[in-house]
Formats: sequence, structure tokens, C-alpha cells
Amino acid sequence: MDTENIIKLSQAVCAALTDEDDGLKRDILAHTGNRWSLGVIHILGIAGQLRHAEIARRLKGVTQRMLTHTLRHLERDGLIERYDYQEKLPRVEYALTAQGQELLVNMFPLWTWILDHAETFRAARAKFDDAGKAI
Amino acid sequence: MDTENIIKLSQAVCAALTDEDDGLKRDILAHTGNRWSLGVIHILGIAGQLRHAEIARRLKGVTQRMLTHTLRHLERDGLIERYDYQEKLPRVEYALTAQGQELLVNMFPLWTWILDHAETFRAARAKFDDAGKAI
DNA sequence: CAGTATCCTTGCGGATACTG
DNA sequence: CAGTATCCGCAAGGATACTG
Repeated sequence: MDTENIIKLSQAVCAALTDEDDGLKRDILAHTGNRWSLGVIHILGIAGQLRHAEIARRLKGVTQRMLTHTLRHLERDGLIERYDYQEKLPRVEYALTAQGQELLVNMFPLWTWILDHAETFRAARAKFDDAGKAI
Repeated sequence: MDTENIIKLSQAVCAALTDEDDGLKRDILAHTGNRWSLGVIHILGIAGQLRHAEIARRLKGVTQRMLTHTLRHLERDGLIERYDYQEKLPRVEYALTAQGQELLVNMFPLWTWILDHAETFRAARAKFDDAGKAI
């Protein structure tokens, strides 16, 4: 897409976007910014339904505490569902809800765009930091 | 979109997504989750180019400190550009870069989807909290 | 006007130990 | 196995005062 079109498109987009529900919007988007949520959603999107320990195994570096915490938050926002089988040795599985799947689908353009421009971002940061403005 | 299709689509999406660059991806997405970034981007998308004080006026509740901080971070990631006119009474203006405009465009589906489902999210939370699971 | 400089509170993310 | 319960360091976010 050329620059001309991006400018026009972004202006059209801005006009269409509203600032209502600013809190909620950020709350939902916060899932995409914090440490483990996106990984969980991605993994569940691929595997379908997994137990706590299975997710922990596939998510390198996550602690039990943070995984539980992340799962609770995703569950609270209706993005995943928790299935407790009430067995004596606990078995609990998690899966994306329809909402969670829609989040993934709607996040696709943004996600791929970021990955496609990884080098650009790194270059921008390097330039900024080299200019002595590092934060 | 019906449920059948969402499931298929989300699986296709998951397959297409990669987990590379997890840190960078989250760093960029963090802009969408934190308190003021999205507001700044939206305002600049509409207004084109604005001074520090102008942004502060339109962004209800932001403090000078946090606005400066937010602007630095957005600048570091190449999403906005800073124009310092070097005048005796300081005049500095900010505008979206091409990258920043692309971010907006690529975030459009996600943003509108969240706003369209605001009620669903609120209902999910209420149900969760009422079940006594509140975090 | 556009920032720094301080100080403060809150919550994130993590390490470790324990329980039904 | 799937969590709680603590304790901890650190950064986000904020209030207020000051500066070139």
C-alpha cells in the first residue's frame, strides 16, 4: 500500500473510530500487551483444549502463579472457558470461547503487520537510542 | 459471521501466526494496552499535527508527566514524530508517522470489534464476578 | 510552553513453599 | 495436578513543584 492511500485510509479510520468505552477498550487490549495472554490464546487456538500443565509446558518460562493469573483474567473477559472435571486428581481444561476465537481473527492484521515490520521497529528504536534519547 | 466459520477461520489464523519476536510484538501491542497511547494516536490521526499542550487539552485527565512519557515511547517505536521548532518560547509539535498511520489502519478491525461487543464483555465480567470469582 | 525533578502508591511479574 | 499463600523487586502511573 502506498503512502497516499495510507494517509487517506488512516484518516477515514480515525473518523470512524469512537472514543467511547475507553476503559473497556483498554482492558481488552491490555490482554494483547501483557506478558502471557497472547501466548495462551495462540496455544489454545492451535491445540483446542488443554490442561493447565500442558499450557505451562508449551509456554516457555511461565510460572504456575502467572499462568493461573492470566487464565483467570482471560476467563473473566469471556475469552476462554474453564472446564473442571471434578476428578479426585484434579483435571481442569481450558479452551477458547467464540469470543476468544473472534479476538484472534480480528487481531490477525495487526499481528502480521507487526511481524512484517519487525526490522523497521528495531531500526527506529536503535536510531532513537543512539541519538541519546534512550528512555 | 457464524460460529462454524469463526472456528475454521481462527484455526487458519493460528496456523498462520508465528510466535517469533514475542518480545517485540508485545512491546508494540503494549501501546494499545496502556493508559494514554491509544488516545494520543487517535487524536493525532484526526488532527494531523498538534502541540504538546493541545494534546493535553484534548486528552481528558492526562498529566504533563504522563503525556511526555507516552509521547517519548511512541516516538521511540517510530509511531509518531516530534518536530521542535527551536523557538524562544518553546514550540514542539507531534504527528503520526507512516508507521503510526499503518498501526491505526491495522488496528481498525480489532478496535471496532471490541466496541461492537462492549455489552458482551461487560456481561461476561458481571457473570464471572457474580459467581464469586472476582479477581 | 514544554518539559525535568521528586516523591508516592499501586499493580505486574516472579520465586518459593504449601495444600486438597 | 491445579492451584493458594507469601514475599519481593521493579516499573507504571500519578501529584506537585520547579526550570530554560
